[in-house]
Amino acid sequence: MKRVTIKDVAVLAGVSPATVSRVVSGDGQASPEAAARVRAATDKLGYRPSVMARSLTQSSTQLIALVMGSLRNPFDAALVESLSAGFFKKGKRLLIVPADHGDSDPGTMIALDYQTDGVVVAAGHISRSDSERLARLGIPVILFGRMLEAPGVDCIVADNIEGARRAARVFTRSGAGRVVVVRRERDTFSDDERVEGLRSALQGRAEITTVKTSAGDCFANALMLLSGPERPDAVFCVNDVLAIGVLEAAASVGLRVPDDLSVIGFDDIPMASSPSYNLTTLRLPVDDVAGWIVERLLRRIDMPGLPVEMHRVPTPLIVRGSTRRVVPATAPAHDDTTAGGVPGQPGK
Amino acid sequence: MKRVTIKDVAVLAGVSPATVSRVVSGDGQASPEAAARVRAATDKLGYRPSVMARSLTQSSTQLIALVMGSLRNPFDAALVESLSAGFFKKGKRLLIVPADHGDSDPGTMIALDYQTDGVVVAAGHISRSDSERLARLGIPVILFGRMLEAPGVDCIVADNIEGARRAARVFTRSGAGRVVVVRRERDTFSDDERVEGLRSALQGRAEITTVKTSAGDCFANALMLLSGPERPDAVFCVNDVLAIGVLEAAASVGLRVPDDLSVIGFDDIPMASSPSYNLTTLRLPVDDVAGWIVERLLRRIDMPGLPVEMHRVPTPLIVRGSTRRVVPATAPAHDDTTAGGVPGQPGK
DNA sequence: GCTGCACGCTAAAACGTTTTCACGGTTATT
DNA sequence: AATAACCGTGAAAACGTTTTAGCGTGCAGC
Repeated sequence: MKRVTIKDVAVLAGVSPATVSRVVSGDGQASPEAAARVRAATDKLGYRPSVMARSLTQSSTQLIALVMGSLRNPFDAALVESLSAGFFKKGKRLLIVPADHGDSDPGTMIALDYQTDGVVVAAGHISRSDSERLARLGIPVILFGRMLEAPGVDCIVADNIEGARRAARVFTRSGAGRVVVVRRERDTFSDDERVEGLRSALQGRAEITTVKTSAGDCFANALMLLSGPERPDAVFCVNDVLAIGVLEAAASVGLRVPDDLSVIGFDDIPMASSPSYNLTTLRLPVDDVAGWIVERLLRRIDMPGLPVEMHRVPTPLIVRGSTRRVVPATAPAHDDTTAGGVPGQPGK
Repeated sequence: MKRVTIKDVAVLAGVSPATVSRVVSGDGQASPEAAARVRAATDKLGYRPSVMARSLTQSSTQLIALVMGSLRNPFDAALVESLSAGFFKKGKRLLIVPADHGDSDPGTMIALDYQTDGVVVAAGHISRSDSERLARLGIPVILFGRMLEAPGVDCIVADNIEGARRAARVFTRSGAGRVVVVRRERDTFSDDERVEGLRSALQGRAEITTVKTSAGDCFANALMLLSGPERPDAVFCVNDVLAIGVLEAAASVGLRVPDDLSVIGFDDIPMASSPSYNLTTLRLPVDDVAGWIVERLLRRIDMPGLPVEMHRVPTPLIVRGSTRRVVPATAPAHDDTTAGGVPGQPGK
């Protein structure tokens, strides 16, 4: 199947390739009758301009590289879906680049190879040097989940500190004395903030220990922790997936939640609101995040000189059944908790 | 930031662009000393060939278009991750194309615009006409979840019929008389096969009714169903996400699973094996699927003339706690059930 | 009745590669 | 010793676009 080129269209329409180009791109001027002939020809031949060829003379490829880690966490999957839809609507296509792949700095490589219009890094654990190399490329970059001061690099990060503080407040109100923090094995900027936020807010009010675990081992580790001698009365997890592992373990050893144990997660994935988990959590609104990224990256592609922006997205507390409902002695003038949470179902 | 081109490398190395090209691509012959000078120059300048320019003269862009629907179902997310990793390892990059986007047939459009080396369609609900248009493009295509006879199009589909039969056997053994089939609102090839497979295997042995629901409404619909007068004693769901909604509803109305109600899902997503669901299901091994797709598409790209292949991937029954364990009267010589199932944890 | 100008269009250059062709210089074959 | 094969290299063409420069034509302004 031979590719139909602009020349084929030109001869069929009886004009020069230049005219076809102008009609197709819509920019230049062309006489109505010529335009009509060209349009008829393109339709008849099913002509579509080659982005590859176009990108030689123009700068833009309409391609955005998305550097991402695993999609096993539903939050990440939802983010990719939302980003893909958002960019597609704006005529940009997503080129996906697995972050962990032996190759050092695949993001920069792909961005160079394909002359991407921009790069979105959604892998929280990307190294500092890789981020900086990416920044030096002179291509617009958005970093999600990590702050980095570099020209041309905008950052968007959850308000981890404030979120963790809200969690801490729930714990202290319900009188938790022994708090365990569950975090992932790999340290990330966001996890560090969440843990540090909780620690500083709980300073002196509770005994805090930290556990690192993979999602797969979370259940087993929580089992040990909860059946051991120094059982915690509250657990803060850096994401909902880990929190669900803890809830499973609690149920498995017969602990009552929230009476014997309070659990708080992070992200508010759909599963968190399912009746069997009913997890209190800090919501990271995925569509807001994706929307900001799309909007911001497109703006920066348009105007590369824009001053960098560091965006913090609010993380409201969603109170559900995994924490004790505390009736305040006095009606609070300012309460940062959102009662209830959404009704909902996991998945699909 | 000016792009560093092959010419820059050429002048620095003191050779012609042609020689640089030959050295970089590794194919052509070049004297050791010239090669050394060129390599030094590329390293110094950080030269990377432009795929865009290269693809003008060569056919290959190293790009694969992946047409996909939503990622809210963990199975789909896992498939995308596995495909992305698999293709990346082979030097191919994934261009993701949202299937449902107003645009008619985005897959064909993108494949044309970017001269994709191939297309993978992982959206089960893609229309027949779109598939055929894609096939006529003369680009290698893999269809997942749908059979279609067309030159250059390989198909991979779960063994839905056999899987559904296995489910039916579990139901009849445990004496189910009233079976409900829960399927998605949108009909797909695979869902049709699953439902039809169950129906035919249950023919005359049980009363079957079908319910269509979105994942979001599954809980509510199941609630109605299970608290109504004609309560089923077995439910077959076309995927695990729906099955989990049913399990939630069952728990919510106080039904004991599997004593009062048997539930079987499809896919075996990680969540299915979590203690609180413990769902009996038919496993669709995602890495096998992704592996076959990658391997097959690459082969077809290499040799376009290959006869088409229709691959059925086996769907073993994973027996867990949502179905009654039936002790057979006589030791069965041939049992197609896999006892136990994997220990595991949901998510990440 | 010229000059100047806007318009519609074409020819040609440019983008960054790969590949074909041709050309000298070695080395192997008669 | 003459010829053939081969090797390394460079010039140039080719890929499919966009864009710049330029060329007629018709029209208004003087």
